[in-house]
Amino acid sequence: MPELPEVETVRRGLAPAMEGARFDEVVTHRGDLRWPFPKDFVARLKGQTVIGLGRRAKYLLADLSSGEVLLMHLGMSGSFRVDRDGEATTPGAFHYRRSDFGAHDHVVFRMSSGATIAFNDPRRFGCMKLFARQAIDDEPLLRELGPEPLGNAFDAAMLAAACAGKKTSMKAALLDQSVVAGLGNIYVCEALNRSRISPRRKAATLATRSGAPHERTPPLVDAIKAVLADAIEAGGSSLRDHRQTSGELGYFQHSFRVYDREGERCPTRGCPGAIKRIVQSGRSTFFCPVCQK
DNA sequence: CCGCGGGCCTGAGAGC
DNA sequence: TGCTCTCAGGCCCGCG
Repeated sequence: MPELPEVETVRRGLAPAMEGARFDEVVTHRGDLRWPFPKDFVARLKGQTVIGLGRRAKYLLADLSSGEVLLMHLGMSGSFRVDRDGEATTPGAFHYRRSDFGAHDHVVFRMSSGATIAFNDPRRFGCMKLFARQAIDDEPLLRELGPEPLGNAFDAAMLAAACAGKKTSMKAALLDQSVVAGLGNIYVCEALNRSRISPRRKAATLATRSGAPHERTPPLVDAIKAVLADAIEAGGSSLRDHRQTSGELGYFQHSFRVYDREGERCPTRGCPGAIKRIVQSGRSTFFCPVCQK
């Protein structure tokens, strides 16, 4: 479900409730999300203080006072809800009752900040994992990730080098988290339309024969950075179920140029084309066949 | 090594 | 109303 802008929105919502706060209570409502929880998952969290809450690609990373990192991923359908009221406002009065929480509230944190945080994930493609901060460079889920698209390391030279020689399409290359980390189906479609590049174009064409960036590459990099920044500013995109942790909806979905807009006019200035939907590696791609070349 | 397709899950919505 | 079918913002794994 969530891509980088939605995860960043969630991070900003969780940070005030988690940073500097201790896990007073941790409840798992079933033994697994994507994978089984380790037996000592709850014990390793309880009593720990969150030093800081960061993000890498689509992963949330909470630094704990124990020296461990709590990694959290939302998968396709995950969301967090923060409740600052209710019985959590009475210190020591927290008693977990299953009826307090909805279906698919799989993990609940009661923080010393007074906030109750529930992780909800109907499809359970999300995950949580603990590992030692010192071993973060060896963490398999993070090790192969490409650069952050909003960071300085992501530029035309880097993207051209990563795509040089790739047999696959632009669409697939940009979805590949080892090329650039954090894009998903929506923002790849949006960035390609903004930069007028066809999703079917070969990724290798972003580099010239010498390996330098093709002239189309810098505008693509700019479009990726711009669409992500715009979406973060809008609080992410709310399709179906994504909400900010406060329950508010993000509103970037109103700014989609192509995603889920099959048949509508291409928004590119002066372009007479209509948005088309095709399937690439099993996923919907929305683009304008007229202006995206 | 690379690229693709299947699989993991549940729920919403369309069509009959 | 209710059934069946398709599709969904992600990512891992096995196959060729």
